[in-house]
Amino acid sequence: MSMPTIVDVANRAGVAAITASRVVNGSGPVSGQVRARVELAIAEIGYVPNSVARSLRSRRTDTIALIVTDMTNPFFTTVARGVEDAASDAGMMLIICNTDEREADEQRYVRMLLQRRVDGILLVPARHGAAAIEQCRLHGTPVVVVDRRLTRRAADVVRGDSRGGAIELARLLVSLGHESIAVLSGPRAVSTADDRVAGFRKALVGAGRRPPRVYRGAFTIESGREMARLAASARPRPTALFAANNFIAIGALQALDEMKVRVPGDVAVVGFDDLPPAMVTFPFLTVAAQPAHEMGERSVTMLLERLSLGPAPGFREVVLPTHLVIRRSSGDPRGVPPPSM
Amino acid sequence: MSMPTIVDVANRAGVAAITASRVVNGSGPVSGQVRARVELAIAEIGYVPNSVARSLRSRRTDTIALIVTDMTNPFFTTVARGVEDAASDAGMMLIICNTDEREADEQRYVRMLLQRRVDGILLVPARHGAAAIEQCRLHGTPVVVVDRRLTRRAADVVRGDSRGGAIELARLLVSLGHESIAVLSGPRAVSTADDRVAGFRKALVGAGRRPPRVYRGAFTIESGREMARLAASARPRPTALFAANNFIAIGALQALDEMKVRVPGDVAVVGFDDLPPAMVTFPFLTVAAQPAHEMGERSVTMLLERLSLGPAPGFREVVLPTHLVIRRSSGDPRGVPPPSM
DNA sequence: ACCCTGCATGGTAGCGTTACCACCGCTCAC
DNA sequence: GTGAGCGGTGGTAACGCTACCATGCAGGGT
Repeated sequence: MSMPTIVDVANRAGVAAITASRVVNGSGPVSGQVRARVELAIAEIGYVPNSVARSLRSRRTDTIALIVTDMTNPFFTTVARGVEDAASDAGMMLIICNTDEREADEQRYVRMLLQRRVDGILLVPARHGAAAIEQCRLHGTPVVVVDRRLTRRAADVVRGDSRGGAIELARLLVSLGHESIAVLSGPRAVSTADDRVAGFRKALVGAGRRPPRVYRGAFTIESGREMARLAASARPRPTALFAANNFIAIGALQALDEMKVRVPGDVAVVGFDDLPPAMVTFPFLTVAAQPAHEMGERSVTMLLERLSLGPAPGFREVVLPTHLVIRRSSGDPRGVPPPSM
Repeated sequence: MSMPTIVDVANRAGVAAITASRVVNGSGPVSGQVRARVELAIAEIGYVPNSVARSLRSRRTDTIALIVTDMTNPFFTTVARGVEDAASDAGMMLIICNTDEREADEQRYVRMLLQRRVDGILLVPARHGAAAIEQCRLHGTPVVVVDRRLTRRAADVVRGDSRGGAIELARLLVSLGHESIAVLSGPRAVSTADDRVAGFRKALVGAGRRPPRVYRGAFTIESGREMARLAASARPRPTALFAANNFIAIGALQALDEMKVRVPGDVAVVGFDDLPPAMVTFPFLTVAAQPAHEMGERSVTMLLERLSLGPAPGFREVVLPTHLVIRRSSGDPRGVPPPSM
């Protein structure tokens, strides 16, 4: 009555367990006759292979994990969707974990995942991720860091071109004639925040403009509101704002609305990371959009390569280009030269 | 050099494997002295328990799965987040699968999950889900159906009160004086679509209004656009639209905008399922919001109860109330009596 | 003295699968 | 004719862990 095993299948088909195993997995030569008998037996007793036992023996779980800071952030949702699509194509299942930017949770999850012997881990590190990556290294489990850069080259990385996207946005604002610009940025020591600020400043200064005033906060709506309130209260008021991610942009727009500051009439706003069309009623915000779905897919590709390559000679880094999406929040683009280069 | 096992720990601590196991799992009485020796040994050799072997022996994987139609839909994202939070609290990990509303993928995923011996499955069925649920029943793996009702009582269910929410929206529109109303609905045979249409119609008719014109489509933006175009072209044009989910509402608003039909000036619009505040720049749409995060948490609770209860006497159903969020899209609420009741 | 209970510990036997090696018989090259 | 090669099959031994049962010994009730 209890769950049938491969031995039950083998007995019923009159063959050895290993032969039945070969039929189930297509892992060896089996004659057509025997194959048919085994398949019949499988159907008759309703055999469902036990991956747990298989994994114990074969040392592969065909499972990968994705650790993100918050899966309700639409950017990470889309990354996760790309990961799931690619994993599914490769016959792998996906475990998802949320750290809420807490390193303690990050390490707790890594520990659990290593116990489960996942084949590999995709990590969006809460901060530098060093401890988590080191745990995985000790254990021999490959890691691909997603979305964020590492200070030390300790793992493969797949991320967007934060610097390049920020440069494009800066050039757009310059071409629109803005002189006084503020940046609403994310936490220090998170590479995406740092790179966006650095690229933006460099492009402004390179175009002969004054460096921007930079506000530092978190990648949250609330922080976006606060920074926007500060920026919009400064005198003289900046004529343009650059929000370093989607949540900051949303918070900024909300705060400006409450302050009766019109966008783009009084202040132009540009952001980083698009909101998926499925989630926004009226596209409004000009952004440097990252290819989130592709980022997920590429992360899996890289992880799978690492799995077949073995511990490997040096780490690789893939940087995906952003692309500029010009909408109304940046102001009227009539007569504006194409921003790319 | 290869990965240390519990036997290595036991040898180093001078105890039997089973004793070391008891220390690791806190699963039996162990003296303070022995515990200390074992813990020291664990730290010294860097032992990481192997959950795969543990699962093979104990027949529990401490893993559950969530099968959704699309994790990029913000409603399901939020449900998933609730699931992950509750699972994490219970020490369980979460596998996520996307079916894109395809039953074939649903069954494929269920098969893979049963092979992996997940402890339980949370299923948002693509349609009626009968085949998937039957597979799980045969295998003895508990299932909780999330968000959608079943025609046959074949599993536990956690869902929102689609009917009640639709009734509230209908009463709101009636109280605002609307006479001619159209419904932009989802696919037939999906309970959420059916219940919303039925509840809405019943409430309208009960208030002495004409029954609404009902358009049937899919739960997608594109379908929302098409249905809205049709509805807004009808003569006389309805004065209010009810969109049966968030994507339909977004599509409808986009189409109306393109047709230069003003909302709420020319047409009032109400929807089902809120967009998380994190994803919308300016809250605009009046909706019956479902407690998506709580729905995820309750699903896990119910699954865990089912796990401890065993195969169980009859199935349970939890219906979570919606709540009305009145914003600008439904028109000026001044002088409008409170919509509840 | 006796047994009973309860704590602390250990031995053994799997859980269900596949890696590894072995074997048989057949064909084919030389 | 002999040996190499290969398709087809099986036996055995793990993989790392814990369920189950057994053991030894202390304390306390009768």
